Amino acid sequence: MSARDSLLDAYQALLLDEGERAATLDAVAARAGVSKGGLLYHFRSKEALAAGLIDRLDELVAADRDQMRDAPDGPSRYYVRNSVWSDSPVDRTLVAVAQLAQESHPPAREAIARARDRWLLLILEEVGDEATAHAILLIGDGLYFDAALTGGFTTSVEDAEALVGVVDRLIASVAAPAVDAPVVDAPAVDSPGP
Amino acid sequence: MSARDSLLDAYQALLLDEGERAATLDAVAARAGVSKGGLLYHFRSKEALAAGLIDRLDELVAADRDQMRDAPDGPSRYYVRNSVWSDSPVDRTLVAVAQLAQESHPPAREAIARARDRWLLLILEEVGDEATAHAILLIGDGLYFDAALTGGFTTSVEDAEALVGVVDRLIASVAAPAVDAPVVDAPAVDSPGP
DNA sequence: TAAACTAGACCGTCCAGACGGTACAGTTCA
DNA sequence: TGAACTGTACCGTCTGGACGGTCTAGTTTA
Repeated sequence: MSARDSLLDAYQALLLDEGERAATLDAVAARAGVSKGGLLYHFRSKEALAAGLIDRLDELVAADRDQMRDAPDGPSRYYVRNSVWSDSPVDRTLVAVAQLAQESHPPAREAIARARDRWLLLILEEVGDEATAHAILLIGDGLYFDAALTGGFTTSVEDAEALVGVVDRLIASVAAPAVDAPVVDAPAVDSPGP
Repeated sequence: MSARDSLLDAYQALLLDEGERAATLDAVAARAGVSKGGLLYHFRSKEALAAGLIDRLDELVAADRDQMRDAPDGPSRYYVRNSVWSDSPVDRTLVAVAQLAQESHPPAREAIARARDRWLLLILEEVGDEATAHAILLIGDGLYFDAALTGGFTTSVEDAEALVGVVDRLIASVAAPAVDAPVVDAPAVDSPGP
């Protein structure tokens, strides 16, 4: 792996494990097994390091968005299932950038906002109702919040599937709002990808 | 107001407005209109300042829990409505402590976990279904996440009411689930001890 | 051999916390 | 009653350490 990538990984890991304050240049360099001078060769400043991480997030989110769009059981279910902490590259980078955003870092905040906008759009396309789409987006946000606070793994895979079930009911109730309204068939749910 | 309280207010405000890093002892003292020595008279260390804020959170959450329990339209609706940013004392303290929790601050993390446990219990009592209760809790988490990242006011009061509507549908669909699954009685959940 | 990369000493700044004061409102007691 | 004393509340300065960033001297690779 390139030194640049290991530096980004190290920065990310420090943000996740110990927070923004602990992610000093010295600590990042040490964790990446590089000298401080080496770090500063690749990233001229701490700000450049942050920008590098944000670029990585944009790339990962763009790729994920394509997957989400083409998900067999629809974007919403894909989104909720993938918002639980699974230590995937997107997860790690997203939560790391969220840590940055907490410290009033405008570019980080904008990157998170961009990602959320993309997700919301796809969810809204699927469910057709704004409030419902918002609620689903918030469930995902909540899962990320959890991961950011606790370091992840608060919500198990089974919990995730139960949540997907709740989303099913939520989507069904858009079409059939009243309690005693005719029940619409729940959409066929294929088993998700690997 | 006591100097102690203004110091806690100042600390909180700095955490909210500029993040943990900006909340230095000097900055807190200056914002409270007190000298650094004065601050350290009331709080012997930065850690003691954090502990003071966490105590405040515990008190505010305990009071809010009582209100939530007695809410006319039920705990869940109360919870979602009050999770949108309204700049209330609980909101401010909760999000401030969440900022602290991001920096791997165990007592802050525990305080947030305590609050969430209390809320989840009340919601579960009302809706009777674990996954549904979890989803409602996460919607609230998502709203706080939003507030923590953006500084609040992303979600309007009308949005909040729309979300309450979604929660209505969610709760209704527990009693009358989609498809033809057998309806299981919601487990009777006794109110817990103090 | 030139460019890409690494190393680590060094500098100025900022921060948490320690410390030695000041002011003043009681309380004690001669 | 008034001088001595005590406790609370606050102030301003100082220091040691950590941090971001610079600089220069070296090493590897193409």
